[in-house]
Amino acid sequence: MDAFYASVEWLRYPQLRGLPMVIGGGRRREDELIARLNQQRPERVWTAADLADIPVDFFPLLRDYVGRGVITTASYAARQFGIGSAMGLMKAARLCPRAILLPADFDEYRRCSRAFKRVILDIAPVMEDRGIDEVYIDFTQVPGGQREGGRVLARLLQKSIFDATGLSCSIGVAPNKLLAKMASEFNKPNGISVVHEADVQTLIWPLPCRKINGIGPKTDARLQGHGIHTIGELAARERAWLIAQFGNSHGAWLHDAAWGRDERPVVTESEPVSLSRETTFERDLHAVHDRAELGAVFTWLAEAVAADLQRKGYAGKTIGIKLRFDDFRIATRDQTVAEPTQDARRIRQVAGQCLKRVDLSRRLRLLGVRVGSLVRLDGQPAAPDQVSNHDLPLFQQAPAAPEK
DNA sequence: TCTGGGGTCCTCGGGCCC
DNA sequence: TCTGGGGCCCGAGGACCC
Repeated sequence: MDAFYASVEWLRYPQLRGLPMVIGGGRRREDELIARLNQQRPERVWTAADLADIPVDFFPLLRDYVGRGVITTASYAARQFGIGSAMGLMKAARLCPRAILLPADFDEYRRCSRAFKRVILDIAPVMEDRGIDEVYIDFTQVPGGQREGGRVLARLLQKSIFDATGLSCSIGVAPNKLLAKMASEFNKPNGISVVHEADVQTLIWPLPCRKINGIGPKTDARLQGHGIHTIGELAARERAWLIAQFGNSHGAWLHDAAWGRDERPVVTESEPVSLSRETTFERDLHAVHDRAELGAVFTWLAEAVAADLQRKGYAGKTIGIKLRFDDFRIATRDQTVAEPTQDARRIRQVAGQCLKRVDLSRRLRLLGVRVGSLVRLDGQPAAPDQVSNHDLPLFQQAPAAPEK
């Protein structure tokens, strides 16, 4: 199989290309940005078509941001300063105060995401949806897919995606998904990179282990502890030694990945395993002292999950909760009921029983409700756009706390 | 000065049954 | 009667991803 990995780049404002920029610190709709622009820069009438004309000095700076929040994503220029996803905004502001801060508009991202995937499906129908901004493509059967080792098709995809969405995209071409994803990193943004099997030693082995999709901070730290820093050093270890250190499955996978071996197919259809809603409170709440507030949020979460289930046509048997305490420890509890449900009151009731099994002496930072072991309900087929696991309303707000 | 929301998959331990 | 599997399910937690 030959695979493409394609991911779009969220640069909606070409005038910011090359500048340090982060997205995060709350939500705002793009049309609100335009409304503010019309207020502050009345020399012309601004519309959504004028994004590229917005003066750079109109955008807020990271150094002026006050409050909680994390970075959703950062431009490559911002990453040069050590800024990355999930970093606290205050910390990022110290690293690069002059970085531009854009609020996230997830409705807009989802709209672009659908357009991006529609374009690809029209050209290369064997596509695996991997998130809001990335896909894998098996282009073995696409007519002309092999021309110039895939570059011709990759260029066609880039142009079609740009015409439909205004977004650039980076594409990696390789014999499998693992290598295609790594290849796409070589030439960002808006690049095309081809990695052949024979290139693994020269192109892949010098990279740090962390570049392998699936090696996170924990595994990387363990590898470093063994003196393994690069993929080449990982590949040099005996398979049996890796299995002894990391277990049968993980150890064998590490060895295969280091040698660029990956047999996973491009999966075009998948059913969700679970649906959940969670929210972080503005301030940490105590189960006894903030009982009313907590109860209201808990009910809202159950209702939100139930609404998601109903909208997508699923019901689930395993109902669970997730808590994050003020010290960032996480606790989960779940309970499986006899019949799948999508009823908010039933979910709230079982989730409440789960909550009773947790020691609640510490303050809570986050509360979540999850429904798993999903079954599809007959007669309620979900629309294709709604089936995707990644097409959830990501940052919907919890209700305001009730007045005391 | 902090650290979001929504997913997947894996491992491990305990209970239950054969 | 006791002990020791193995298979399966459930629940908790961890790692990782976008």
